[in-house]
Amino acid sequence: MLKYALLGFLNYQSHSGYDLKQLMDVSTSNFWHAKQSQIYTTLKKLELDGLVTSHIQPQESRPNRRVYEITAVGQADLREWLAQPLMIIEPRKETLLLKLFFSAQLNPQAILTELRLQRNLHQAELEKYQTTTKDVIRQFAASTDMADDAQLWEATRHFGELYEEMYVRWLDETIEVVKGWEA
Amino acid sequence: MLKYALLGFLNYQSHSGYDLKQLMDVSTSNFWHAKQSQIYTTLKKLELDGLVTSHIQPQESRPNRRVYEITAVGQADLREWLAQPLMIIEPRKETLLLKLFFSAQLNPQAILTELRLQRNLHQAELEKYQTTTKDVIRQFAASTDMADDAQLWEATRHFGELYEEMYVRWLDETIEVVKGWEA
DNA sequence: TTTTGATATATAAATATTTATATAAAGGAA
DNA sequence: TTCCTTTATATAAATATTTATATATCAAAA
Repeated sequence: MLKYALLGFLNYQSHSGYDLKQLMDVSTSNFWHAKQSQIYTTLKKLELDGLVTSHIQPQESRPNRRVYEITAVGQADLREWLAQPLMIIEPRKETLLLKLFFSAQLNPQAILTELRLQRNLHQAELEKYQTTTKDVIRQFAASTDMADDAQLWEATRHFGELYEEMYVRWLDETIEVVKGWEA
Repeated sequence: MLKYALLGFLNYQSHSGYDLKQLMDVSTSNFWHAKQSQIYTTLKKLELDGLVTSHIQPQESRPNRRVYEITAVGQADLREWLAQPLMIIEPRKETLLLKLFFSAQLNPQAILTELRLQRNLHQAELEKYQTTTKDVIRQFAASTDMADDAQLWEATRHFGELYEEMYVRWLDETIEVVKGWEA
């Protein structure tokens, strides 16, 4: 699936592997992330498959960049993927819930420590969506003529905000449940 | 991480690979799932590492079962994992958001079709949490003396319910945004 | 002056996960 | 009687992802 994230960005304009890593970190990392090594190896595979081409771009005071460009085949592949509606709910993996599910044998204090720690993390994440992330998208929207794109990016940001709101609320409720055990 | 899901179940009682697959499908699949092949290979690896042992249980009218039992080493490993608080927010992967992020070039009708399809799926999933899943946990809680365990299982179910509520609300809002483009 | 951080690419090795296939027997449905 | 479903385990092959390491340069900070 990283394949389509990379093709999606390259469909706007050409980028190096380094660019793509930065872009993902500030935009899609909310719902799709990748390590540097995976991005580089996936780009290589996409080139082998003819979905992108690359050329070396020399630089003076920096290491040379390998810049990737999407091909017509790559564009067709991306369009086909986008046009095919997703027919299933993608299964999630939530380590915290897995731990909690088996935590009854733990002492309640240990559970509370973990839940409160997570509450702080998710509260901070929520505020990030409401401030930094929101500003980044506002700036993009104002500086480009991509109004529709910006509205969809805002929709994905809003998902992050609602998700973290829900997460904090659930943590608060769950903390109360475990606190009840001490009485 | 599947390792700890398996150890967690085996810590309650011994099970075959087949049992564990069934158990996960009706309980943790909400936040942790695995294919049959991964469960069997992971059990094999856990046995090699001395965290579980296994023996063949002959059956008359069914194929023999290989039943796994957790060892003292396995219990210690599980306890240590549970006791170590999770210090990060685990990154999510949401294919629908990835598609949506790059979907501005698609025609709005195609986007709406996908969002409405997902809305139906998530609405059905929400109702499942509110009925079937809730009943399953209620029965477990009533039939066993594991009141604390059942409360934590209920907490993970409730997460699923809140999550799907949030998801449906977000889909409704996003559908309205895209509908606005047609005017 | 030495170290740190940012820019940049690349690959090896390990781990995790999915997809596909094979085998086998019982019981019920068509 | 033939087909389908459930019970049960196992492994090969492919794909996806993470962890770790190597290399190189410039600029700014300590």
